[in-house]
Amino acid sequence: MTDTFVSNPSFFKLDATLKRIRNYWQKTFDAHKKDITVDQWLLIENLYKHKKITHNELARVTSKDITTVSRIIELLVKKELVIREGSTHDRRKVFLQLTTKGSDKYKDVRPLVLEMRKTGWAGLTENDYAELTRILDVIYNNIP
Amino acid sequence: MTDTFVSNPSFFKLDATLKRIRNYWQKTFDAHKKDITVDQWLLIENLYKHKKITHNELARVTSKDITTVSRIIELLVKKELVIREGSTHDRRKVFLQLTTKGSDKYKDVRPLVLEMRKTGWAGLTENDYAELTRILDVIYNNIP
DNA sequence: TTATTTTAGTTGCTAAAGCAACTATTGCTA
DNA sequence: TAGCAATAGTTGCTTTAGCAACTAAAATAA
Repeated sequence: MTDTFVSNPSFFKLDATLKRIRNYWQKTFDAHKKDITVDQWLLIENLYKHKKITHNELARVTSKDITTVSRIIELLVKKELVIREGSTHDRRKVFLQLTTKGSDKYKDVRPLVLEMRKTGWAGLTENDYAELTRILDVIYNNIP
Repeated sequence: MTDTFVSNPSFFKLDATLKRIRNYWQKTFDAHKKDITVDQWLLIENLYKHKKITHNELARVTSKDITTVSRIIELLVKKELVIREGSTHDRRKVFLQLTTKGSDKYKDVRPLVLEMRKTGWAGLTENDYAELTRILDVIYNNIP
């Protein structure tokens, strides 16, 4: 691998792309008055998928810090989209679940998300997707 | 493009990879007591490259919000790594430059950064790099 | 020239990231 | 069983992201 290669700012490009996507998603949510942030959406999506899950597990599946999850959940509870329910077997644990309002929010926002994903991937093939996935996985696993 | 494809959480993978890289960089900076954050490094790198540049231009080349740049620069000025110098021709503009201490910081940290880039790219080829760049560029330009 | 618009930058606000320190449990071990 | 370690979660703190509102200066239009 050449020096030029190593000095290329790939990290920067990842960051720029992600910020652009994030910005687009947020602006779309706002334009449609979904009253939700991108990361709040990510948690809702995973709560819908996993039904009942603890802060810790939610942090793991979303690649978020548990403190961050704790605070986002706090906001979602205030919005009445999520309920916390203490475990009886292990009183340290708190199970999280979408409320009916939370499930409705998921179903309401999901079509927008699918549209935006389609937009982002326009002009790319399934092979491109596989390549991106492969490369990112290698990088991810290279990090100690 | 299939539905399965569109519903794949590519955004999430980008985010997870970037967070992992960022985390690794920060921990490495901390372990070597560089007293700097990843984004502060990014600004220093660009100030070294561009010599003399305004907040606005720096925001553009780093894909950062100008308010974010303004605040990071504030921290760098406090650390005496950067000086602000008002333009005489256009008194709205403020030129930014690394101090000697700032240049020294750049030279001090740069080898670490090169090492980390090498680590991240281990096992990948120049073609992989080109592919990643191509795909990210397409996505970037797909976003309205 | 005066009035309006555009540009450069800062400040206030909310949200998210992540470390450190803390409480409260539970599990382990001597 | 008592003591200690590990686990789950929250709170405090600093940093970054980005929108809105603001000041100040420059550019453009009337």
